[in-house]
Amino acid sequence: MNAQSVTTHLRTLGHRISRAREAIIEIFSSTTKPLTAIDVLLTLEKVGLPVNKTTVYRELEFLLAQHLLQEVQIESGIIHYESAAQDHHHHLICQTCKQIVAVDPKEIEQGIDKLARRVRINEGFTISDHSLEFYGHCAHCQ
Amino acid sequence: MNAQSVTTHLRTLGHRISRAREAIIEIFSSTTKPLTAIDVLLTLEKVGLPVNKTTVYRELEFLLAQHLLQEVQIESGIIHYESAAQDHHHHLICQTCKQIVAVDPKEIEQGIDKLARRVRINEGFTISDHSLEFYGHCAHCQ
DNA sequence: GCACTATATGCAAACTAGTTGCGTTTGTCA
DNA sequence: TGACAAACGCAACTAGTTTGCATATAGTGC
Repeated sequence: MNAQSVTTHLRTLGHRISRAREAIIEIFSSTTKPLTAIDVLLTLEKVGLPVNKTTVYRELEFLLAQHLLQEVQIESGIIHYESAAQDHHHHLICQTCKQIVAVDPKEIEQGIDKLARRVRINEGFTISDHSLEFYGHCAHCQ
Repeated sequence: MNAQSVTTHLRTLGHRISRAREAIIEIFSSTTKPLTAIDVLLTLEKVGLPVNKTTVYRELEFLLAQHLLQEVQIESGIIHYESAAQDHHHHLICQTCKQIVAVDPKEIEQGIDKLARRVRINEGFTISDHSLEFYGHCAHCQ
């Protein structure tokens, strides 16, 4: 997710590029970590661009609708977002410091797809997506 | 999770078996579906044993601490609980009607363990658990 | 069966994440 | 530079969950 190309893309679709929107796009293009609305709010404050929480929630919803962000199902109770431009991947979540790291799942993906096919047959489900998270402790917190 | 043996176990640990506690244990031992606090509250009402929501939340916390229930990471925003006595498994979530079905993952588990080992080496993470959910549409909602 | 006491419960209020309505500001284009 | 719709801020609201405190009750000993 390149901030420059994203803003150009949005502009061609007729959307405005406000300072808040630009900053939020910049935040997500400079990290692969899943962020919450609160994370974004605090980051904007730190950067000297304080914004109302309503604006943050609406902007995340907007970027989601534009398929520039995607929701991540992680820790219960709080919605996390990450750039949608990343390759499909999974997460590694430290149960102590709560840091989240992306994992490239190439080798396992095939196995998941195989299971998904079998499940579809057995249960009558059509599977369109999946999420896989690993919980444990990072090098620091062991 | 056998309701009878659970209550006996709790009694030997010095915990009381109130009617609410007994009913909640009974609910979880008679289903494999992950339930929310609200689900439990409504079920208790239906059964003719209305209980305050605070009690439900405290009871779920208690059973979690006793390792008789476990949290399930599913749809964002609401905590789901299920019996901890079930074999390790994953979930199938219908994006339309929100119903949740358990999936026995035998064949895929090996692949996940393999990935987990590699990840541990690469990132310095120690992995103690994982969650895998499939999203799609059930036979009814297709 | 009765009294005692700590555990479990109910109620009300608070808290957190997220949402909505509405009036105001501002980015973009002519 | 002015017009106007998109984006914004504010305040109030909702849902899920938590907390403090006073009350009820399960389990123990008499």
